[in-house]
Amino acid sequence: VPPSAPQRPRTGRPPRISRQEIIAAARRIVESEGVQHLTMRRLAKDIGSTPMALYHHVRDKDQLLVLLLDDYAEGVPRPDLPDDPRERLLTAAQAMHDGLADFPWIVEVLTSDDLFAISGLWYPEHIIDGAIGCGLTPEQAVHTYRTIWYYTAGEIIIHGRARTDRPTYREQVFPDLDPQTLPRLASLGDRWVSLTAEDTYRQGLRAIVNGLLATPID
Amino acid sequence: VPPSAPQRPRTGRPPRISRQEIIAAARRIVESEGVQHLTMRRLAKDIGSTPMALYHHVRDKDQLLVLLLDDYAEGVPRPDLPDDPRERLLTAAQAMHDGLADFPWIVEVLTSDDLFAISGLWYPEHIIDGAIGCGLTPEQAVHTYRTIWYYTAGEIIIHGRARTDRPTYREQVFPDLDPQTLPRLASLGDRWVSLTAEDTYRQGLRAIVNGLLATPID
DNA sequence: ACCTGAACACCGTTCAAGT
DNA sequence: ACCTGAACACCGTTCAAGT
Repeated sequence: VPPSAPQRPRTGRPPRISRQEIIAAARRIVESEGVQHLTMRRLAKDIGSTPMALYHHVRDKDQLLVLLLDDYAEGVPRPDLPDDPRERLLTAAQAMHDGLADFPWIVEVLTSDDLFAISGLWYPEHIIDGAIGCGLTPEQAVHTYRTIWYYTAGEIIIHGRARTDRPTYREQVFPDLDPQTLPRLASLGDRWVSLTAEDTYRQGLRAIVNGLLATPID
Repeated sequence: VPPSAPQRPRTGRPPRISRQEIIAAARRIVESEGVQHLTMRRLAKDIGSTPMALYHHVRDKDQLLVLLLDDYAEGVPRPDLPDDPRERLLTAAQAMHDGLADFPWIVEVLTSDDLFAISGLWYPEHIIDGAIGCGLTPEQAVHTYRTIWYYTAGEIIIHGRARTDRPTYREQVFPDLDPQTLPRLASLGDRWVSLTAEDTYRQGLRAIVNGLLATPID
């Protein structure tokens, strides 16, 4: 909708809350307390309104999440991409990862349903373009992108959600595994926890892309 | 707890429901209607009891999910693994994937918190063992396993949740993307949907493992 | 020891009514 | 056109009481 669209005369009560205000409040909740605290009722309370008033500005909670996604996607940095297609692919994938890693809840929303933001398509576009530049067919490039996306989404969901506050079940279990049935894991013992806490996304990405370009998926 | 543990004399009311019965009912709900329908109240109704009776047999809903996870992990097939370490790695990873792919809700639970089943550690054990057999250090092998796990979890969460029933937002959006800003995606058009519906796990796994063994993660 | 019922503090959403 | 209030059909969990 262009901002200069002809203002056809509105009748009735003037709006007290706006879609923009709703999204801004939703962002505040999600960033300070996590997506699980974002509820229609809580949101209404925060903007001094009622749950049902929200339904005049958004269809339902799912649409609110899509709008929130779009709001984020516009703010994610899009780095200058190098000319070399392989480096272009890697740079775009890393940027996609970094842009999402700060907000793990986005990936939850992204995977939890058929929700995605059109402005986020910049990343697959350039990853696929880079792969084609490396000699892959468009079909192979799509499969390559998907493999990278699975890896990226999995990394963010699993690694991004690792707790740092309280002791984990893993930390209790790993030091005393049975060396008979699980010799490799048992010998790693408590090193498991620190090893798996390391950020290996970048290295993993390079290794994966090496493999995908050497033996493309048909 | 060994089944022949000395039966210390119990006093009071005999139990009407058992943990086993609870888990069996939970399985039935999850398999027929999905994990989102598994609630304490619904579960109680299914076994002809009350929500609060459940809390005498499990600590809370999270523990119920862990118990359910363990129940599944015991039933997942563990194939005979080949001698060749690389093939062993691939076979174990594929089995891990296939065992989980039938039950995408498991991955949700697995990633949603610090929940995992000890009996599921058979898979990482053999993936790491295969990687070490290919010449990687234990540390490199752990990172390789984690990369494979990210890929696998991402694939199951995203691909396993793809709807087949109703038309998706993607299907509406992709046919009319702007060729100026997104030339690669626009030229793919409606082929995107069918391409991304393909099951490429096996091929992706082989390509990834090729890359990870050629350039290990330190 | 085990189970029940009522209660608390929540959800998303519909519907009818008010301004 | 926009907002409100009451209601519906749910959640997980605590607490006090019953058998």
